Amino acid sequence: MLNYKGYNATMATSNPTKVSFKAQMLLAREDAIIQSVNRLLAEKGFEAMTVDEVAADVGIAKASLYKHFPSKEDLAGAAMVSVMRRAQAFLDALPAQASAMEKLRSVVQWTLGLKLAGEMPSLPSQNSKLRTTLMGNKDYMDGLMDVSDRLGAWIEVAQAQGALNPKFPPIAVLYTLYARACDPVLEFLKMGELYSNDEIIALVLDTCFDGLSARGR
Amino acid sequence: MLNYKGYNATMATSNPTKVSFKAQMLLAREDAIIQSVNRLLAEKGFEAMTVDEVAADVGIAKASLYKHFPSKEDLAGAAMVSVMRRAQAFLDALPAQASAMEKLRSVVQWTLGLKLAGEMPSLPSQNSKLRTTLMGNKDYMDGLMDVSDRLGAWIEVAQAQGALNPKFPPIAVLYTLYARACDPVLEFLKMGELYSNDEIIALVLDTCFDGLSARGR
DNA sequence: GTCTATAGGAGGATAGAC
DNA sequence: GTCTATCCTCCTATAGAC
Repeated sequence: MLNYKGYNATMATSNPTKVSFKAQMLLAREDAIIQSVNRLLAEKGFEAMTVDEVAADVGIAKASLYKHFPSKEDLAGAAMVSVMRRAQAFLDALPAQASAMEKLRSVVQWTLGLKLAGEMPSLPSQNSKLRTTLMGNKDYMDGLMDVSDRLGAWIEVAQAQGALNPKFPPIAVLYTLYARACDPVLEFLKMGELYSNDEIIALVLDTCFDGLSARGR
Repeated sequence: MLNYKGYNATMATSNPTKVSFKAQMLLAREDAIIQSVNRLLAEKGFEAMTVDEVAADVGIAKASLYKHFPSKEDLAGAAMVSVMRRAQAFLDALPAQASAMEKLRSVVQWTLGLKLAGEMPSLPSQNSKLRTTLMGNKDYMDGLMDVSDRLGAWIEVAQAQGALNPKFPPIAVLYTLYARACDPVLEFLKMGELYSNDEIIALVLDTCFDGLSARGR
């Protein structure tokens, strides 16, 4: 099904093949833009990324970018919607027979992998203009709510099953999981070049769920 | 003992009282600058903080700022040196009879408190110009090395004593502790207004050392 | 919708008088 | 060393031709 954005009167009066082709070209280009933005956001962060860079990376003029997205903030928003969709797809694909705790671990592992692969956009939490744009982005907010609801449900189940420590409020657990997406420990360890990506993920995953203290005893 | 920066030929030929007074005024002003920078860095981060803001906050002209510090990066560097000194003072003041593990917990607790009080400057890890300036700042690097060495020693002792999980490489533990200084979980929980500062600190401290998983069994 | 060219403005840094 | 007044670069966003 076409989304509303790509459907208009002009296209409705053209022949179906041409319409589809045009629409596909449009979406393909926007996908290319989002991919570039995503990578640049992961590499340098929102402030350091310039719109000129994005245009150059995509291979189009800056003015053309602004025909697709009205502002730099909207570019970042589109990238966030993109990762949110990927997250939703990942949640959908989790094996049904897995326990709630296993699912939570898998999600964090996926997040860390995305970050190490340089595909996790990093946004400043302070920029208010960006925050406003993001809060007004329905696609993003809907995705965020959906993901939060699903993770929240698993957190409560895992606590009821005694896998997750019940002394932590579920919201604190949720935030702690989200925070792994901006954990600088990954970069620190990567810079040291002492450990492979998989080892780094295992380390961070274990410190997150098991804690630093020795267990048992 | 006067540091080199404040000692010059003009002052050597003046009378001692006047010299001391002048020098104290100078240092007092630089302290005021650093305090402002520290607060603004904690509030908005390095990129969002403008030099105009700093000047306005201190109550002096922007050009005067640049007589004290040659660049915005050096301003941030001075703020980092300041917190590093505070950290060193905190380490010095820790009770000698405390165990290595207790000391590590105390340090993280102190860090979290500083962050919640809005006194922990937050710098981007990507800005290369800032990184270069910081790496070239001897005072900062010396302080960082000293703190890292002391924490590293405690980490090894705590592992030998079975308090800290020995499966984690000490360097990974060190980074994990440092990372608490930029953990967004604190802001998330503070924004929710459900928990007091002390409760937030306790939550983050426990997730850090005990992990999310249920213990024992 | 894509381009070239440019407006408009924020912000880091400096000149030069005192 | 402090000030006022600028300079100058960089970056977001837009105008206008095709």
